[in-house]
Amino acid sequence: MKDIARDLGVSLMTVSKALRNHSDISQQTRERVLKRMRELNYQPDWIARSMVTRRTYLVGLVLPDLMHSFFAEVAKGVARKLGPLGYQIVISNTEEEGEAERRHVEVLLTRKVDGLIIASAQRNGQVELFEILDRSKVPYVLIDRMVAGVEANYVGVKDDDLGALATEHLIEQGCRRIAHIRGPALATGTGRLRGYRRALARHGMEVGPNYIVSGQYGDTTGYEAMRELLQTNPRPDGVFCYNDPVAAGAIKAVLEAGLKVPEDIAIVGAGNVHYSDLLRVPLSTVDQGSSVIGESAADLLSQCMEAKAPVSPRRIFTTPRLIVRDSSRRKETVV
Amino acid sequence: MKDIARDLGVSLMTVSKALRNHSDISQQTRERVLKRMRELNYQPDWIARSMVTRRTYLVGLVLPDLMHSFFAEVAKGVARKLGPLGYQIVISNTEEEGEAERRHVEVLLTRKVDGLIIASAQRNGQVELFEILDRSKVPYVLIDRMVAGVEANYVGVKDDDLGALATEHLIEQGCRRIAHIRGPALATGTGRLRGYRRALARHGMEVGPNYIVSGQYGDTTGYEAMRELLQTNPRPDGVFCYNDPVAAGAIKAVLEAGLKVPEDIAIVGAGNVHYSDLLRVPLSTVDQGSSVIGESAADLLSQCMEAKAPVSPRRIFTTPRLIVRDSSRRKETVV
DNA sequence: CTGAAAGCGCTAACAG
DNA sequence: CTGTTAGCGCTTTCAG
Repeated sequence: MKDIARDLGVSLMTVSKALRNHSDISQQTRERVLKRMRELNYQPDWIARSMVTRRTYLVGLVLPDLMHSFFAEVAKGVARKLGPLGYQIVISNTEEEGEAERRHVEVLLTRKVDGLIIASAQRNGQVELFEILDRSKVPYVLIDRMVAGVEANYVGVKDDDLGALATEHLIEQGCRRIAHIRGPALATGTGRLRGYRRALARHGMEVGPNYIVSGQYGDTTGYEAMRELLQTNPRPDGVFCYNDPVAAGAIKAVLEAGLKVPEDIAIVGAGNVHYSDLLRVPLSTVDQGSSVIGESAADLLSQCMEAKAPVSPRRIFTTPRLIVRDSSRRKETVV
Repeated sequence: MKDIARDLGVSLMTVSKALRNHSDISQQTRERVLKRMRELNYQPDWIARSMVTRRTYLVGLVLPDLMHSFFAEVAKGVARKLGPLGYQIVISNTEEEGEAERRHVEVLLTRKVDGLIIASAQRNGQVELFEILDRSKVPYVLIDRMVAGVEANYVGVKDDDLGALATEHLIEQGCRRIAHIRGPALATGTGRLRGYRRALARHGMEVGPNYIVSGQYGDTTGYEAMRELLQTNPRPDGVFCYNDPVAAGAIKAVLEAGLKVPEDIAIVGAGNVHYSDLLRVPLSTVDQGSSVIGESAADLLSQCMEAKAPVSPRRIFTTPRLIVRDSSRRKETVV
């Protein structure tokens, strides 16, 4: 930059302004500066700039599990929106551990990210992290998982509705003994469970004994949980699973037991991960609009980051959409 | 920092040194500084520090596709190693486009990352990007995909061996007409193809007419490619697929055609993505050690970044490991 | 429209 | 062991 100024016989300031096409600079000078800058292949030093502007154009994306393609898709959505605006995305993988999540967020704050998008693994009521966040004044958006007791921007599905939708579908397919492999004690897990209960109640159906078992996030836990369910008597004829990986594990267990999906047991997952279609039995699922979630979260966040005054939190809900594949299709559905 | 110094009646420098536990500072002073720093909840300003040290502790990870769980796993491996060393990881998703990759890398260079790990989508012989990289003096490690004509650090499998291993296995299982759904014109694609040819040659077998069809990266292309293969006459009885997603798509096509896997057509993929086990037919595959690749790359890179003088490029090869599941098991294998 | 002065928060180099 | 001086590359403020 100094070089450009010297070469052109103008001051540093002129160059600085020209580069950021600041208003008060003559068209002609600007051109000359830009030309010389290209010749020298000059790149503004982003760090020096940050130092004085207090903006890093870094955004933290905190996810519990990159391997779960739902989150990978969210990440893509976020990048698609934020990239063009000049932001870089720093991804942190918390492995579903609230403690690790806190550390990661703190590091990102030290790094002075301009904003954060978080799919939190904090248990309901664990609000400490968010107090830190609020104090820091760095804008953030929660995705996929609301956290009870936290007033914050949120983008995601209404989990109750998702659970109800999946369960209603099983009822419609003629299932009479519907079980649920529930997720962790987060908003997603409890919400989906609530939806499951709501749907059954509405149809005057009861939750069978031991019909709610606890899976966690992955296929192995789904497998284990299903094996438990297979022990119950009477055996369920339909299972709504917390998410697709869990459902995939569950299918494996059912088939191994020599039973058929969906004839003996119909199964529905959630998340519509991109390989749902390729599983042993193509998996019925509820789509949450993963990339839309990423994009909306990015939009919302960029508004907050751009705003000079803090904006009051908003909540954006995506609509869960049922996708019926073989794992739950027991009746010829008329389209 | 100024505050700490003032409160303690020492100079800025003393504080600065104490915080970085620089050698020449008295134990006592250091304690006092650290104590006060905790009281004030002081966080060193990382940007200001970068400005003078010329180190950002940022590492760019450039991947062609986050949705492919192979890369997600690599990312996790990288994070596991680099996180504890104080590096943050900036992930870029290039969508398999060389052009986008170049732009992303350039942005990362402007951002002054300390190093890069790249699974490149540059075609063989497309070396421009790497010339830029070399000129920038920023150390980088190529993973998974070597690029012909580029002397650089590399961590990954020998693709020839991988291809040969998979093909030999099909031969061993009694397949006599083995086809290949090949990948893109990158080192991985051409290497695996070469291995496939080598294995056939070694057994005096010929490549059937139109037995090499071009898939790309994903399941849809695998599906299409397989449908093409099904038209050939005689039909192949074994197919080695570029990677697991392609193989998953291929299986779908075979089953849809009313044929059986592996009885009619045996299938082997590559990559051992974590859901390989849950597919319509559990998929035989070749494991490349995804997380080991990530970890080794991280180790190698951190050595380069730590080193004061540029280190000469090294290549680290992981051993491909065959994993036999149902999609290719035609004989009772004696273990 | 252009420029001079001041400083962002920190550290390297050297002197005491 | 501690402190002084200088400066990283840029922008903000305000005066020409």
